[in-house]
Amino acid sequence: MDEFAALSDSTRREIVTLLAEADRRAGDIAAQFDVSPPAVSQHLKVLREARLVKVERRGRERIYSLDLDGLAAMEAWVERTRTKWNSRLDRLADLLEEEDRDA
Amino acid sequence: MDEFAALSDSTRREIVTLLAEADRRAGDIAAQFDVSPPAVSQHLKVLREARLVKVERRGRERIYSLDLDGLAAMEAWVERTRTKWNSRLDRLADLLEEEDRDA
DNA sequence: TAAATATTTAAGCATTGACTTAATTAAGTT
DNA sequence: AACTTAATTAAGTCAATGCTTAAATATTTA
Repeated sequence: MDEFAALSDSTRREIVTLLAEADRRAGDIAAQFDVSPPAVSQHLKVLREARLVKVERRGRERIYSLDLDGLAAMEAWVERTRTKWNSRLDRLADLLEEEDRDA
Repeated sequence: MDEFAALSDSTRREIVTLLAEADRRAGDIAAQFDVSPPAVSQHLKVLREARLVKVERRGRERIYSLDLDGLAAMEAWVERTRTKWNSRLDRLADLLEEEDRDA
């Protein structure tokens, strides 16, 4: 599952939002949601694989934190899309200017 | 389906990429993919509902173009996430500075 | 070492999502 | 009016996703 698919689920987006505020233990994350701890654990796995979060073992606990790699990949796609779009608008502006001169 | 879910599918991302280059007729979009025209039409519907694309009727054709609203919504989420994260880093920097002074 | 705690993995089920072909709608064309 | 073209909607199939409970793994505490 890529970053986009990983963030298509609102629970996973909320997890990312939580981790943007502070690192948290798996159990503390799970406590924030109505679904069961295994469900949250599965969400965390998806986010890990999409490189949106990182884990660090600490004794029997696992501390989750944000990993900006996946987020950056998504941002890059949006940016590329926007750039293409903008250069289209620029070309359009050029054309209109030419027409003005010709008129 | 929200913008994130709409872009979780790679075919739909490619459609958005195509439309960033130029507006296109539904049929021309469909011709770019291996799947059937109805499949593409369904994708276009999802993108419309997520306000990632717009349609305009022209005779029996439909001209699709990019709609930046959905894209902006997604960008805003990423931005908010990043901002939270950065302010955490700032607070951390402040703490380390304080420690330096105390040391 | 046995019990408790933190978390994940396994297995199964219900729902959703992407696809197909067939049917429909709407607008040009002959 | 009948035919063709462009595109969508309908109906059904199959795989993927998200959830649940039960079982397993690993670590700390009594």
